[in-house]
Amino acid sequence: MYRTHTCGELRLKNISEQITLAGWVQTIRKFGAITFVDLRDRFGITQLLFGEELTKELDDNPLGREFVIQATGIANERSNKNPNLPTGDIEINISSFRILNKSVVPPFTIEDKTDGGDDLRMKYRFLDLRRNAVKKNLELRYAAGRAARNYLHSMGFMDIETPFLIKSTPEGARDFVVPSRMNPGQFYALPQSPQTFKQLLMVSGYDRYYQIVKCFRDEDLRADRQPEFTQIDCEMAFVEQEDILIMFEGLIKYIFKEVKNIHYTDAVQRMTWEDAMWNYGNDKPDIRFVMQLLNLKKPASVYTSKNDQRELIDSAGFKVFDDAETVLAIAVPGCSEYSRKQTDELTEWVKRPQIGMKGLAFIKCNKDGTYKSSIDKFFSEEKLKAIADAASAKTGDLVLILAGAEERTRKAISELRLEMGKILGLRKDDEFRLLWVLDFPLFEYDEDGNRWVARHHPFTSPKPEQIEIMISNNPVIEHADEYLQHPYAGIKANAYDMVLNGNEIGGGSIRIFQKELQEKMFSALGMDAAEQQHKFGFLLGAFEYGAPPHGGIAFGFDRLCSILGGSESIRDFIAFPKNNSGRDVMLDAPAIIDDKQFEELQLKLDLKE
RNA sequence: GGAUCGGUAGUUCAGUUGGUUAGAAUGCCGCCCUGUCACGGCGGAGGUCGCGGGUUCGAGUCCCGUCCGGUCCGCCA
Repeated sequence: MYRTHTCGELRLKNISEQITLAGWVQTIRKFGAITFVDLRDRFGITQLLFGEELTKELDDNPLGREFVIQATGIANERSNKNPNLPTGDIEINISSFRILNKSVVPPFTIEDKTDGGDDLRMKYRFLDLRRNAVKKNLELRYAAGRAARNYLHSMGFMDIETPFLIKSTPEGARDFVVPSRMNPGQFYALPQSPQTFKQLLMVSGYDRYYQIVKCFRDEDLRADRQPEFTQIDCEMAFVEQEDILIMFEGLIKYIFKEVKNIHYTDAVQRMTWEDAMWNYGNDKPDIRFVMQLLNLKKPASVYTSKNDQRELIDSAGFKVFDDAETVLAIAVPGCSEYSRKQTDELTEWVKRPQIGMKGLAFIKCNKDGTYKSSIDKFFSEEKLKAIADAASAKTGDLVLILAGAEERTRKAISELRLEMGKILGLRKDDEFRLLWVLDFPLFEYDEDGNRWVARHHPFTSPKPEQIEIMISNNPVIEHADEYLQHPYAGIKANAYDMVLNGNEIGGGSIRIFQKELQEKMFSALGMDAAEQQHKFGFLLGAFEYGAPPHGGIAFGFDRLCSILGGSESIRDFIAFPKNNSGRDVMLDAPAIIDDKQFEELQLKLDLKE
């Protein structure tokens, strides 16, 4: 028997018991005749006391950091207790010990605040995982996964595995491909999501399916994006959008409760995509703070129902605003006393290539009731006041204004809003605000191909009342510059995203379940009948055999965990993550394969330039 | 595909206008220490300044290229 207890469980009640522990040497503190060793395992740290004789024995048998040892002795109450340690009231007075395995000196310290950099930590991930900070993240992930399973099980969902070796259907993201030895020259693809399988399961009658499942996308990475990632993937039959929203805000609330002990009792706020874009410049607004956008010019796009404030800036003779497609403002609370240096810094910030604006205009709503701005030359104080009022600015606020091409400006002001929220401390890690974004456009215009692409995916159904628009209109775009006038541009999807603190954590839709509508959708995306049959014949075929109405959702599990853990990066919530070039630096993967493997696959490597 | 920041001791970093022997902290090694838990004290070892080329009397420092890593844009149905 290697141990009687773990290193995390001993308390005062265990005093005088004979104990055997096994674990890793965290630290060694020698005091001449006695030695303290902190012994660590997954469950905690327990202090071992080596008396005079055993300390002498250490001279012949020295211990080092990360040695694996086994030690036996009596649990004693400490004379000096350590209140920072759950086991801090006791120590084990060792009578014997055994080195089970030595360790070379680790390249970084195995402590909460390690001295190791990210690169090194990833290379020695097996050591990094010993650190409490990383362990806590994985424990959070396990708790979240467990909560998801418990909730979904209690709601009658069934976990069904779907295959990883499937067929490539290059719609949307790039597929990872796997050569087939038994079918030379042919390739499997790894699933970007189990989308079609879960729909087929609905056709098969396995109503209420879920899976916590790996998905694979061969696209460029970010701090919050990995080539293989995990989804909580769900699908239900005989549901409308409302059923899904209720079911899955329940899931997230349950995870909050189980993982963070947060009782999210408020109803989850809902917002149309158009309102999100109009008021926040973004389809995943962070609603922990307001700071909504003021549109000073009516944009030439899809926000058809919206009014603008053009009269406020028209005929001022300010060329920058006059020439701009879009002029957008936000009122930043309490910043009217920003210095020249501070406004200059903000200007530099919006000029960075990632933001890409040419400049930044501002209006200071001074505490004495006056208005001072960077565009005084063109605007009277009354005009400035009118703009500030329209932006809901109060005395003491700072109005920031960006002007330029619509998409870029909208994106820039949205980023600026988030940045100001961060600077003002309005984006607190421990505050969680959920939001449903609804009524996305069904189609997006693809400039390169002059065609429609599915904004969500091609299995998403249009709003029922708009199906007719889709059926009765030709998808062909005659005039590229007038695509917004095409009937398809106005079709809304039966789709929904769940947003948490400005992050998309999940998205889904009510699916198409009629063969004819699905075919119409495929052809709207530019697939002819033969291509439809080749790529999705199995699905169209299945729809002929009694497909029920159905819909579902998928949550990005890694990202959800990182937000719950208050981290920007998902890598520390994945046991063995890849770097932003898609490499596993520990394995040094991907790598070239043997000649023998090429031979078996009947493939020859011939890299292009 | 593009932009940008970084690479100096085992590790995290500093290194002035280009100028003598490249520093600190931590880790490591040795000695001392019976109540520490970020133990303490004394001493010591430890460097191809990512790699290649160039400018210069002289390069960690300037220039070009390249590799590696971080962040972002494009991309991510």
